[in-house]
Amino acid sequence: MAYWLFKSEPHSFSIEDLMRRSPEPWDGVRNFQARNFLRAMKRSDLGFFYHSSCATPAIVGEVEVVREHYPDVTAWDPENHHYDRRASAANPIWSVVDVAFRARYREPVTLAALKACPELAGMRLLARGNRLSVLPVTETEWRIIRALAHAS
DNA sequence: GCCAACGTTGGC
DNA sequence: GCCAACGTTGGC
Repeated sequence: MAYWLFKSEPHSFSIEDLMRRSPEPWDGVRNFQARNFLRAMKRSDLGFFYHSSCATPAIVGEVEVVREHYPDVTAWDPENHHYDRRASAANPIWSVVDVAFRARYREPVTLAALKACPELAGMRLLARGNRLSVLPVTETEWRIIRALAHAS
């Protein structure tokens, strides 16, 4: 069992969107490192859902990986914002997993709260210059953050 | 809107 | 293979 963090800008795809329609493919990832994390995910792995580029960046809930990686067809669609002309059925390049909604925190665990927690100092999300939209989370981090979420 | 950090591209 | 230019991300 592994743990992950999925980043999304809520104005484009929020946890409320996932609540309305779940499971959904986590598509549009166009960074090789993030893609490799998608490919490493196993069915029943759990993840945090993080809202970025918004008024209060925060972990807002939890998701579960319900289908392991398969080709991201949005990369082949010229109409799609994430179109990649190098990608095709023969050479998919990019991958998705399906994620299902699992929980929405009554009180999100804000980025400020994460930074304020000394035990989370080593978290990849908090690393300088981090921009990956899919990140691994350690089991310890998972437990600490869950405790923060349930304490509020 | 600003700016730092990073990945990618393309000329050489 | 180097590296400058550029585009993107994301917090503030």
